[in-house]
Amino acid sequence: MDNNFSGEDNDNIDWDTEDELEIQEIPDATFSSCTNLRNVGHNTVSGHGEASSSSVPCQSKLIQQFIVMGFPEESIAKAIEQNGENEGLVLDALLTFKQALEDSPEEQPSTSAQMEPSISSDDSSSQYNENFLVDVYEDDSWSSDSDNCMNSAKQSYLNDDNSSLSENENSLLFLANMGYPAEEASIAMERCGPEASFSELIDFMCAAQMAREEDVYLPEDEKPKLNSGGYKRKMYNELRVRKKQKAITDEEPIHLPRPMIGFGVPTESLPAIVQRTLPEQAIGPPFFYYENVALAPKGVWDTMSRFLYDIEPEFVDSKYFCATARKRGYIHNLPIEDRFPLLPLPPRTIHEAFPLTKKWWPSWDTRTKLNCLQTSIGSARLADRIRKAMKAMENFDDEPPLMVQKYVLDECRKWNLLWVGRNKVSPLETDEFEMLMGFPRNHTRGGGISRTDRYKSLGNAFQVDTVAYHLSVLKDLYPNGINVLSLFSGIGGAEVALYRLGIPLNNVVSVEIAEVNRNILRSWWEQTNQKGNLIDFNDIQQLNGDDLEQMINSFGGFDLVIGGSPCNNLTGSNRVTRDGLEGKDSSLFYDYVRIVDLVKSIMSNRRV
DNA sequence: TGAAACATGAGGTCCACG
DNA sequence: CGTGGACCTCATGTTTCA
Repeated sequence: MDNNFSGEDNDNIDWDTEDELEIQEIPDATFSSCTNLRNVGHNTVSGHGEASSSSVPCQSKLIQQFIVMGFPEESIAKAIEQNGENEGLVLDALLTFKQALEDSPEEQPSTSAQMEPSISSDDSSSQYNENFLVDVYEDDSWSSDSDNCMNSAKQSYLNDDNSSLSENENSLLFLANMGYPAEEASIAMERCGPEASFSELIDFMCAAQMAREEDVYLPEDEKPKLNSGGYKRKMYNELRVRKKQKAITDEEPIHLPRPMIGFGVPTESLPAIVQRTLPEQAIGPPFFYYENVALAPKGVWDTMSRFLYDIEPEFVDSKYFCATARKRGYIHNLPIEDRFPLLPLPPRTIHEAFPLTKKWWPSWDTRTKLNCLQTSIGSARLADRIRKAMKAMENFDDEPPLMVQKYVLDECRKWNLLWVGRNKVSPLETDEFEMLMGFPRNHTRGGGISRTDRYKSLGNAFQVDTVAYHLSVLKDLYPNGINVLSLFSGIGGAEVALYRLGIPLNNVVSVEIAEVNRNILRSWWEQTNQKGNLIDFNDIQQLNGDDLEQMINSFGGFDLVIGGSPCNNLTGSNRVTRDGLEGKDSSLFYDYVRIVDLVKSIMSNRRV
């Protein structure tokens, strides 16, 4: 063990000496942009006299700053060599070097261990009724095959040049590809007219088909049929993309509003839009409510709006509802008059939410709200680096140097760290996530879910107070309760919001791919003694018109279709597969559209 | 082997400034 | 009106650990 460390030390020493020489030989041009550094340097070491000397070269000044802070000169040289003149990076590197040295077996950092114990390892207290574990969930390992199939289908379609075909021929071709007899398709086109939309044609054929063979439902078989269903669906989607894109080319792109309050929030006395006119196609039933990240790549919200009946998205930052920011866009056809917030109002600042942190909060950390809660948290090692940086700066009169302040504050913002002790920051605990997101305490706890998965599920959830505010208009409309189709349910943000609003949940059909999340929702459903029925599906891609029709027939239709599709190919946090709406997961948006379309058409056919 | 911990950066928006 | 910097983000892939 010790040999390894000593080996590394030797390496360090060698590099340091070389680096030192190199640094001294670096021409001034390398550090030509000195003005910024000079300003910072002046502020930083003003109490020590040296900074006023304008003859000191830039890099030396930078080194001097760090020497004043107590870092060894060799390490400073190495850090500058590796990171250039960026002070933040240099400081981070220095702290990392220091930590690497101190992590040797002799000295175990004692404080870093304090983060764990607050989570009790005793999860056995919860006694869950396992009756709900009906074996309806199947192994979904085949789904990647399905994806591949759809992707290649899409690719081949995109590669094909269908521009020579007329609109009618195109429609006919793809209706045929979707499995409709050419004869029926052509009749539908004749009857509905040349301007008929694709969904209208399908509606017509569905109605005709239902009229003919009311009692015949195709048996639900396994993989092959599902795969071909995905194939057809994708074709359908692609065609719609083309049709819709053609129609709208010169419209204004969607901009994010400032302040991000949508059509109004309860807590700000800011001008709110109190009325809006929905496009006729958009008007329910059913009501629908769609959510995703506001800061998606360019054009994504334009596309989503086009697919959801050209409704203008409502962009809202949850910082107007609670102590954490969450910038999201919502496309919905709900009324926007007479909304009301959930009571009690949640804490709206960090200090209100975490009173104990006030004592340790430095005056120069000016945060009053947390940033967006993500699916993972800052590391213990980072918290340790910050503690050491702060401790090292204690000899400064009142506040650490601006450079250190900036480093610490940047990391605190990035990882949503709280001050929980002297010089001590900590990431949020899981129950704090729950509280900030508006869920009951222990909502995600127990039942076999890991801590990592709890953070992930909570990071992907609705902010309940925000969504509840938008849904509050349903309370007067459905005094006897509602039927909800909840897509991408996650841990049940929509259900919790409706429940907390006091809207009875008669029938909830929940579609959620992750078993841990389905279990969480099922547990909540049982623990809150819901009177209604909770039916769950695991894969939205398997949910077809027959399923929906059966459910609609059995309880009379859905009042609300609600859900937020995966954002992981849209969010800026993703540096690997930020592929936009065509990304592997985020393309499930089109399934949301498909389901809304289907519910809409099935329900309108029933009314006729 | 699975869970936990860790390291990793681009893309967009906003705003001050020249 | 362009530019540069500050700021923010429902994450992913790899390594470490138990």
